[in-house]
Amino acid sequence: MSSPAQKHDVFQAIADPTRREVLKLLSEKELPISEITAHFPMSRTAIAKHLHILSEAQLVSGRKVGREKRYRLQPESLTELKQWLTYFEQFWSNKLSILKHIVENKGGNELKVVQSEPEETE
Amino acid sequence: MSSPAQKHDVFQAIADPTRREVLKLLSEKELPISEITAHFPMSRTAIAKHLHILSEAQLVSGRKVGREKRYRLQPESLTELKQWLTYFEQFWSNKLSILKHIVENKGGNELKVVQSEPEETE
DNA sequence: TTGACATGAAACCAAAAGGTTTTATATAAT
DNA sequence: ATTATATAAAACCTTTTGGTTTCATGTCAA
Repeated sequence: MSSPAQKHDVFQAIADPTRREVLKLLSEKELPISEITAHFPMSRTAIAKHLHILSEAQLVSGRKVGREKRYRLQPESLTELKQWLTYFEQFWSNKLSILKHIVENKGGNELKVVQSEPEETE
Repeated sequence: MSSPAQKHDVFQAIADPTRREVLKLLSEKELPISEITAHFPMSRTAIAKHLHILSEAQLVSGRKVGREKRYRLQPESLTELKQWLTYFEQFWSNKLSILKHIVENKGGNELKVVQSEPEETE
């Protein structure tokens, strides 16, 4: 019941630059469609469609308040993307990817991060 | 002339499931087009087009060896995606995102990861 | 109740995406 | 030299995408 073979997945949802901007907007605060539209050079209907797609991918959720519908960010679905990325990070290994590997493979462990004196980094 | 406002960016390149599979394939080893094609239910031409798109996004690179063209993964472009993701991770914070924040904001620091006794997981 | 506002939904459209088939070219093998 | 292999490139086709315009509906304000 939780995986209804949805038409739009996260990867497709974030492929469009307008939709990525919408996500960024909504990350600041919940907004009604009309206010979101004000930030873009296109019609309200177009934005509504983008919101529908983002909603299908469960990246946003909308609630009706009075006569307006307010959308908010729902970032949890981005974990799918993150996991996908994690797989490839092992191929361009750097300090961060090593850390991530340890954390993700041994999630239950206690971790201590010890920072040394800040140095001049070019 | 070096940034020709490329037609396909990383976000769009990974939107297609076939292309994501191709990337996974190439992560194991360099492969010529024909061998890649063998893994998919479509024509060689179709795969060649996907490779072209991935190449535009600089996610793969191809070199000619004899009569074949071998493609390999070029994961560096995924950093763009990673950075994008990092911004949103602050909104669904968990242990990992805290770590990442520290690492990314203080990149030059020395880091020690201390693992405790491995426990029975799952 | 009458209008203004916020949205929803449908019909339509051009361009892009994702395939195919066909034709051409370079290299390898016999 | 001839043939088989590996790819490239072009023409074509269908579906999806990203937008529009138009019309209908629900809610708030006067």
